[in-house]
Amino acid sequence: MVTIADVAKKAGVSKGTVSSVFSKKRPISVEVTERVLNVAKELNYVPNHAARSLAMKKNMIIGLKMPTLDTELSSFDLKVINGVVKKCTESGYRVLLDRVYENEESAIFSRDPVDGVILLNPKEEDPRIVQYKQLNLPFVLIGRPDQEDTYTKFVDNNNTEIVKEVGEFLIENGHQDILFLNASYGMTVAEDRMEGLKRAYENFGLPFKEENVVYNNQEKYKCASDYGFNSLLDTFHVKKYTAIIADTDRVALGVLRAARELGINIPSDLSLIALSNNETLALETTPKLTSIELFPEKLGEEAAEILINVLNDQLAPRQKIIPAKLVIRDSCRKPSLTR
Amino acid sequence: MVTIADVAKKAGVSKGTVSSVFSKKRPISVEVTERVLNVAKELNYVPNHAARSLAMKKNMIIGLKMPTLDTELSSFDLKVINGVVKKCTESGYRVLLDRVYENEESAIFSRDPVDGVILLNPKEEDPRIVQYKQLNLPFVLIGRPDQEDTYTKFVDNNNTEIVKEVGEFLIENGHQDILFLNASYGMTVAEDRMEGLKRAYENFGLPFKEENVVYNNQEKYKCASDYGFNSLLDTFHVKKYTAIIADTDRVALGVLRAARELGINIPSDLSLIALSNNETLALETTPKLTSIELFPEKLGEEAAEILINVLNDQLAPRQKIIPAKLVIRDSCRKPSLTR
DNA sequence: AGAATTCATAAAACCGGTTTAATAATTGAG
DNA sequence: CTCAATTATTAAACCGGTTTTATGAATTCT
Repeated sequence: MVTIADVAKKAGVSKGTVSSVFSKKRPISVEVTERVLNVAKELNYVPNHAARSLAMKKNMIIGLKMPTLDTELSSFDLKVINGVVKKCTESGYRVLLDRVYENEESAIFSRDPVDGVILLNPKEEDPRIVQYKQLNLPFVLIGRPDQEDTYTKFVDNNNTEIVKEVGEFLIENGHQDILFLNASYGMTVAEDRMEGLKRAYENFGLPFKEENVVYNNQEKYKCASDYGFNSLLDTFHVKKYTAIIADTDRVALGVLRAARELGINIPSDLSLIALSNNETLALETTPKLTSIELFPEKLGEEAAEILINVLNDQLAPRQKIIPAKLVIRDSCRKPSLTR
Repeated sequence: MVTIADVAKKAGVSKGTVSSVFSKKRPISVEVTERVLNVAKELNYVPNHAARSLAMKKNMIIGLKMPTLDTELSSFDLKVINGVVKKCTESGYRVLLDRVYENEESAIFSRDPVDGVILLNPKEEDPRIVQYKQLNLPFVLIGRPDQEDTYTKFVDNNNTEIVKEVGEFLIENGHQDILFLNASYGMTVAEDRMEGLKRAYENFGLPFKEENVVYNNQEKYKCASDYGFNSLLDTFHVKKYTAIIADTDRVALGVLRAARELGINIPSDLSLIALSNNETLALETTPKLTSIELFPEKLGEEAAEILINVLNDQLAPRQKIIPAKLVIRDSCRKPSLTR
């Protein structure tokens, strides 16, 4: 491996001079600069990252902590990654992807070679958050922190508001028996969304029934589609819902599949709305899915931007809410037909 | 920041001793070990990654070079990532995710803090390969290298064989006018697959028509589905194909959409096979897609395993071929109906 | 018992950069 | 023309670990 000392020697200057030529942090005469650059090129010199990190106390890497290895990454996660990588690349940062097993002893053999961290899928009282606070490592959440935590910076969708909007949309169109296929129990996002639906009912002075909210069980259903499929199959003979809100498009696909099997027509017999994490999929189904567009890429970008600002001692907001968007397509009974 | 010197001082021992306590590379008495560990815990000491990397000349990080930032990551890519991360985590390595702009000056400001690299989506005469060879950095390809390159290690699907199998399957079922919606022109995978279809025709003594192979144009079609959709729409009035091989499930979804619009029945009027990159999707369509399962996660795992073996000076095969699998579902005319 | 060996630990050198303090060369002001 | 101020460069210190070499104490061998 060719080092800065090799370059310095061959160019007849000191290490410090070579360093300055590359970093441009102090003026070096044109002739010396040129000589050094030529030698460096000739020797195929590339600075050693570890040495530089050590000296500068900066890694120029940010960590992206994904959900556990047990569950598969969703296309929502994928787009978040996309956004993070994009923003980081622009700012000269690299991304270290990490996935942790759920019940892993958070055995830290060495501090991650990162300057800051972006955390996905926070749980209530997430132990990782405690850890990073203790380590004094800057971090940003995607999702929201615990209610009483007023310190942690985060980026999130307006989950409560958007589900409230969905609920009101359905209620306005004559639905009252709405089945909500929610995310897994205990996730902050599931709580927030449930709260949104509740508010929609309250806003119309209607009673909200908690038993109409179901939570995903990742152990029971190996893929999201089955969650939708089985949920409709199981409840169909017990109670007739007129509308279903599905946690993801995949779940909605499962509902569609079950509906076909049961001879239920969507949208005339049953309305369906997906909290989309994969917008393009909603266009491929028959009928096309009315859905909520979530902008996961934007989530990733904003989280990265906040973190990078923090790392550079620049001002950054404590939170950023990305508004979701209700896109009406063909899987809900049209208002015009109901009046 | 707490350093190893702080721990050493407080515990009344030397830096080297503390180092040995953690690395266990030389024997330390029980009492000293205990004292050091207690102090370390008390001070909240975590070793500095950069310093360790510098001293050991090992980063314990491998780089994953993704396709350009311009195009979106596919779920195929996602699963590859999954596989790589999984295997690396098991072996104590971390993954640095990198995406490069297509026409970027490969400006290397500093050597990546990685011990080796996994390269995705190689092109013919890929400049990145030249670069890594020159840098003398171990790397493994996912996809195949140029034909004359007998040095580069790689992991790949049996693209030629599997498309040959698909072609023969269709021909046996009475199809001769087969439209192949291939990947982008210039990718090794597109070449290999085309070759496979050609061999299928040759094997049956039938003439193979190159004009029946179409290549994706990422600039023209913003999403893969449109590639399938427009291709069927455009060719339908010109030439009647009896079967279509689609590059991905998304492309197949587009074909299905176009077929519905044109009133073409699948499979009775037109057979459809997808080279799947997202197996679960094939089950959600009506009819369920006959498809090729590709095991991208396995691809990632194997690539990581080879690379890690190389990094540890262990034997590793130069290539590993992951056989794909033809899964027959409902989107092809059944043999029984054709005879 | 005295020399040889083993063992636990300390001290110092090293990894490859950056940065600070010191020095030599150049310019400017009086 | 001299002395101070500025500029370009070097030498040395430093970042926080690991590893090699040295050292003193304990153990084993004749």
